This record gives sequence, C-alpha cells and structure tokens, in this order.
Amino acid sequence: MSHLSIVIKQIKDRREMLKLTQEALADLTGVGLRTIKQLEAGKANPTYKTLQEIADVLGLELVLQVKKLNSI
Amino acid sequence: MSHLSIVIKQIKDRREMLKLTQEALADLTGVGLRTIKQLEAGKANPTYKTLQEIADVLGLELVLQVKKLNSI
DNA sequence: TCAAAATGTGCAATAAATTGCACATATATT
DNA sequence: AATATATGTGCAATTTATTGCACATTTTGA
Repeated sequence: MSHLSIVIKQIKDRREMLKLTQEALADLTGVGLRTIKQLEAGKANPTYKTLQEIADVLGLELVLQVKKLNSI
Repeated sequence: MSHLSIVIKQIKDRREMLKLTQEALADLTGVGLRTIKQLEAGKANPTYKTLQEIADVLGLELVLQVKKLNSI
C-alpha cells in the first residue's frame, strides 16, 4: 500500500465521518468535484495546495516529520 | 508563514543537515534540479509525488494527522 | 424492489508543474 | 580578493494536474 493511498484513505474516512459528500467537500474547499473524485478513486497525484485545502476543511493537517525507525 | 513554507524550511534544513547540495538531492531523488531549486526558493506548488520522493530521501515522511486544537 | 443520491470514468480544454539550459547572484574556500 | 561552488531565475518545451460535462456504475433510502 503506497503512502498516497494511505493519505487518500484517511481523507475519505474523515470525509465520511463528517457526513460530507464529495460534492459538499468540493464546495467547501473550492477544489473541483472532478479532482476530488479522481483523488479518492486513487487516480491522482495531487498538488500540495489541493491536498492542503482538502485537509484543512476536514480538520486535518499535512505534517512533515522525521521517519520512525520502524517505517524505514 | 504559510504551511508550505514551513514544509520547505524543514526540507532545506534537513538537506543541509545531511550535507547535501540541491544537485545531490536531485540526483538521489530523480527530481529535476530546477524543480528543487524552485521548491526551496518558495516558488512552487509541488505535487505529492515530488514532495514524497524528496522527503523519502531525506528520511522524512509526510503524515496526515488530525489538527491540534491550538492549530485551528 | 426501485428510485434517488453518490461515486466513478471517458473525453477534451485549460492551467500549471516539471524540466533543461544558460546565466545571474550569492556563498564558501583558498 | 579571487576563484570555485552553490543557489536563484528567465525562457521555453513538455508533461501532467485540474476542471466541467455527460453518462455509467454503485450505493443508499424509501
């Protein structure tokens, strides 16, 4: 499972937890619905800005941290 | 200070800590030197893949986490 | 079950990221 | 100070992300 697919799953889970449709998320973020559909369907290499806007609305944040030993 | 500029600073600091030039990082990651230059100069909206490849070589990882209360 | 809502996908246009090259500017080394 | 090394930037080509539209498929609710 790639790192991106983990991030995608987190986004999808979080969106569903908040009872938001993809369309609602598109409206809230300003990101195109097509973009969100592609992202969640695992067919995207989103830009930082796109990820950031989505994460922000979902109450998430992208953090860069030093790798844990057991994740190498 | 935008979130991206924090990420950029972390990447730059980490690269320097590891005594790598931008050119060396470009070679190690396969990401174009021009792209790395633009990124560190704060003139980029990198794709997830680009960030991920750079982070990986630097021993960092991009993590999506629930926002801390004091970061809202 | 069956209609409505939500999600997935092909197509095509547009905007933007990536890239190399050449050269400018800044930083480090001798 | 002078040179070498590293980083920043304009330009332009290529690739790719974003986007809307229309429609297929899947999921949900009555």
